[in-house]
Amino acid sequence: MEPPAPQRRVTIVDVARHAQVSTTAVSKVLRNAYGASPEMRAKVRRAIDELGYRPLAAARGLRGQTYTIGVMLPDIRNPFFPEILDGITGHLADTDYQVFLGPGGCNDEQAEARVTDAMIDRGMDGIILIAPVSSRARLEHIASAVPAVVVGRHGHSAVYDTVTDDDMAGASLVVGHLAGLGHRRIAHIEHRETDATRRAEMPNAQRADGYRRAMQAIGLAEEIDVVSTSYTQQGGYEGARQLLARPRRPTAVFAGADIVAMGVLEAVAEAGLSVPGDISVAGYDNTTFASFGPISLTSVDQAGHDIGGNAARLLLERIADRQKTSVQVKLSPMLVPRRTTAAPQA
Amino acid sequence: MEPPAPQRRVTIVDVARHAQVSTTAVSKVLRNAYGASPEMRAKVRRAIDELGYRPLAAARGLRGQTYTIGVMLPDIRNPFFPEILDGITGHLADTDYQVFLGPGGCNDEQAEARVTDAMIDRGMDGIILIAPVSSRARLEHIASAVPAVVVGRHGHSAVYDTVTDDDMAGASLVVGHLAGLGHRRIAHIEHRETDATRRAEMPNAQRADGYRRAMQAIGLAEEIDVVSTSYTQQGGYEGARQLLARPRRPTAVFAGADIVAMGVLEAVAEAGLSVPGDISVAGYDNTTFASFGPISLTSVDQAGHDIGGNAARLLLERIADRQKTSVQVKLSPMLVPRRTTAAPQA
DNA sequence: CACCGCTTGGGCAACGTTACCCAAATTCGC
DNA sequence: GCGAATTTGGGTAACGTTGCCCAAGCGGTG
Repeated sequence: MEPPAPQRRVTIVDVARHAQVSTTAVSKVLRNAYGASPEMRAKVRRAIDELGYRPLAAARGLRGQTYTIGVMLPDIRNPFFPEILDGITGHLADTDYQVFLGPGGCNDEQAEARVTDAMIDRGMDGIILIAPVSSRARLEHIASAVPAVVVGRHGHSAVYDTVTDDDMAGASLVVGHLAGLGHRRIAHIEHRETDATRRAEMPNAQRADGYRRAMQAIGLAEEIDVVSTSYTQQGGYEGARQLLARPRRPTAVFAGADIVAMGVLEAVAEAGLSVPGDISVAGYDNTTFASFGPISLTSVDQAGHDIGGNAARLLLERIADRQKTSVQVKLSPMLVPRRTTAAPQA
Repeated sequence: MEPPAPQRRVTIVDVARHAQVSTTAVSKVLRNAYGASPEMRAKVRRAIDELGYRPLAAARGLRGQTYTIGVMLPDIRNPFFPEILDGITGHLADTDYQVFLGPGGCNDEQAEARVTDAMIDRGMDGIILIAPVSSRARLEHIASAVPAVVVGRHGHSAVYDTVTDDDMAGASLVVGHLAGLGHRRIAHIEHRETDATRRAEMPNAQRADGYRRAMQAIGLAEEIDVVSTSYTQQGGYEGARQLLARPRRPTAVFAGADIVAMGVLEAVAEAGLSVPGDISVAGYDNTTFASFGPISLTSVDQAGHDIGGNAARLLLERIADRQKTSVQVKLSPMLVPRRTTAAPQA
């Protein structure tokens, strides 16, 4: 018993035959290339529709373009990334490009390499790296193989463009907000960073620096108090425990990320203290759950959609001209005050 | 001024020349195919490493395989999907396959079609569709073009495998839990479904059915109370407002999804009622935020990791044998009681 | 009328890989 | 020690698309 005809895919040759033209002509129509009359175009398009033809990306890839753009996400769980992604897909919606996401395995440098290599192997036309943890050299290596845009790294490179949030300014907003409410003992929980280059480029480090500068700027240098853990719920919990054990307890905690703030809230509740009564808490990223009623976390909103849109725009520009000089876009964040911050108790 | 040599990619021919063997031999080594001696393998591998050669997926695709698997996610925001994804990538980690995610644009049938078509055009070796909203016919169409596994649809098809959570049982767990605490007036908020086929296949409908059956089974048929909105925060908020306006207010609300429960909590707080004192609330999916301290939502945990693992396994089996009879896997969910449910007030 | 430039269409050779074949060398069975 | 079977390696023709080139036709110009 035979399988019922393995049904070959319709190719450009079938279309050409059906429309009684050459394959070259069909190819020209597909790519909106020069050298095809309106009548020709119409005829070919009709044949394409009648046969339900779709160009095979692999074959196109062998000749150059795949019409595919890769986006590397280090961690799909981070609720901030979808915003960026929407910005990207929105900008690319009416182009011929299709976006695929590469799951970068939670901040793991090796997993990142695997995914980016896979994207290059698949001949993707360009890639967007979101908050990569890879080394500088590695990023430049990638960018030399394929047009690339890096999101969320402050370093400046000649071969790739960058789009970032102004984390320094964001931290400043938080400190300003808390100080404005009357707080003086404002502590910060940061993500520990050991590597020197990354210290300069990663957003977490910028937030910590921004915190320090802002504290100094408003005359609270004496009160600077930074705990180094990690940007996880656990990290927030541990950081808060340390802060709560201080002889002079801080009256406000600026957590470097919303997820960290979740851990802080837990530790605070466990210590029998109330928020914002006994202690104010602010996060960063304005993730979806920050707005949930029972949480209602004061946070900093990065213009995720704009970040994504700009990244896509720059990538298209770079695909069009690989030699163009690199661009750095820095967008301004916004403070979203909610119910976890209030004036300190008298 | 010349650009500094456009650096051609290393190809299989370069490797063959460098190792002084034929391209066929190199290809055999790459694919672990039959017909290459151990010495040959060693020699070729050395050459590969020395040149840093990586096979071009596009060229492979033209000959059949791309070693790429596509996963369609209808909504990256849904915090339940990462679990599934981990299960998939975990299962595929030590194979040669690479996973790429297609962003399916929030429950939009057309966007889904665009992504799945794109995957087929790119010659992907297999695709996993997570909670697709597309019609039955469309799913079968896809599955006839490429090996496919559908996750989160209860329908049975001959051409694709399915992996689902036993939503009926999950709903039963919630009702049982609440009834066990002493509740009788247990209401449910469901996602409105108009299409008939989907009513039978979609998890949301199964949860609603499971709720009804469970209520009947324990003699609470009289108390069945279902509000139809949507699986969104807004839907939960509106649903809860309706329920709270009832002359006999329910003492417990079973929300069809965690995000719905968030809306419920908000409406309840707004009405000046307390949880679980005045009203108990349960969700479904056990998403990350359900466990956050200030929320602590009773929910149902689907074995996301197992779902993903099974989906990947079935897909590999189907890739190996496209004619094999289809399989349906149904996994059992687990109740996770937290602080939003308690005995009703006397 | 010779010449030029432009438009329209097609022929052909890649692109990098693998499936299918065949040839030579080696081992096995008796 | 001879034919048969098995192992090992290579030659070659696709796979579907596009970039480069060329040819024919056409209108305008000097």
